[in-house]
Amino acid sequence: MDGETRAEILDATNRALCEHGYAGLTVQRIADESSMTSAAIHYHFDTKEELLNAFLDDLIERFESKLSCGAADPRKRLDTVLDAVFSPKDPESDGFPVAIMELKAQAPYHELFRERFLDFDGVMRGVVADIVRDGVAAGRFDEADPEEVARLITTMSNGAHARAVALDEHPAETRRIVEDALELRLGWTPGEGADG
Amino acid sequence: MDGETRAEILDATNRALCEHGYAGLTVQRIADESSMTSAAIHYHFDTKEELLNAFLDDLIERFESKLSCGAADPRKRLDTVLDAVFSPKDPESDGFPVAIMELKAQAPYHELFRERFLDFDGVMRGVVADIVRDGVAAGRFDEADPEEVARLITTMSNGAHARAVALDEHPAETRRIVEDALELRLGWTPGEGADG
DNA sequence: CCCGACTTACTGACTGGTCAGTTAAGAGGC
DNA sequence: GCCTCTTAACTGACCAGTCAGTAAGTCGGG
Repeated sequence: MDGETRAEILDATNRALCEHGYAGLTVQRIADESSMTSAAIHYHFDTKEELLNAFLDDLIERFESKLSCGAADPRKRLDTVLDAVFSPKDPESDGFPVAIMELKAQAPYHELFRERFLDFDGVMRGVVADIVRDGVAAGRFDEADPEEVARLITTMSNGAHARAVALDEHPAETRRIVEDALELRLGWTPGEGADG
Repeated sequence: MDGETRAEILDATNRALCEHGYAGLTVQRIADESSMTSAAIHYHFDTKEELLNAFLDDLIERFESKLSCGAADPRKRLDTVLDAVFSPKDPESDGFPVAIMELKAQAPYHELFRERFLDFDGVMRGVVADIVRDGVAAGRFDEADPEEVARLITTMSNGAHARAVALDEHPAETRRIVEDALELRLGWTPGEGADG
């Protein structure tokens, strides 16, 4: 299959999922969001489930790539993670919290989904814990348990996404609370990483 | 309608929702979990939507009642909230995180659901903020912004439920992190409220 | 004390519509 | 002429909701 065609179907899936939710997601509606018919989509993906697996893979992969930046400074690296997680509604990944929540709610009935979310959670917690460990070792952060800080950030991220979907609340509301908590633990003040 | 019949239908809805998810929830499956036929359920509730609204009302009402205890001690009151939110799998309300997540994921497409979740979030944040305010005023807690503490706890609660569903993680994992954060802010050590 | 009228709670059979997935018949580039 | 891709038309399964009919109970009148 053409990479462009694949991207178009996955993109149409994202729009259809955000607009109608998982329960209202049909192959016809994905087709409506693309330039193809539902039969064309079945030509490229044998089953709806196969398409959804590919979609979740793509979604997580794109998100993981946003967690890292080239910088060495732990504060800048932590800032990059917070940007990715509590990102303002950027035009490229708009609807990300909705799409991911719709799929998360299916995890109990979809072993493959659950595995991917578990894997991704491990990656994200690892990234944060590494940053904290490096920052503490370099004397840039106060002493703190890296695993515990990672768990705080990821759980707050999960909460922010749930709130964005269920309460239509902007994730930045949560970012402020997380930054305050990090300041208490790491002596880290928001924005300081970028300025000096 | 008989209160007992209503309770049976709502209970069957809970089981069917947890077992099949929102997307797989059909009136037939609710009927299968009860002692009635699907036509009998339509006799009591005109539409599936009406039944789901009643179910969510009941779910939230039962949860709100668990947030308060008779005690006056702020530490005991905060402990009660944490018990309700990060409750171990008790036989009575088992599947609560799953049921509530399935419905939360529908909030963007269901204005009535969204309104109820917003209302409930306000109640919960109010309960926590009141406890913190009282505790600070009584000198039992260190100085802290009640609204910010309330937002931390509710967002961590949202995150814990999302993780329980998507990662099959026990909410108690999150409780530990929340208690550590509260200790930092309020000088509150877990269990101290119960002992003296 | 019993009878007919009415109500409540329910059933099994059904309907119109929608779903995922299939199939056969091409269109258009190489 | 073949291969990739797309289409319209279709199938069988399943959905929410309807409907006619039934069984059990309530209640006022004689």
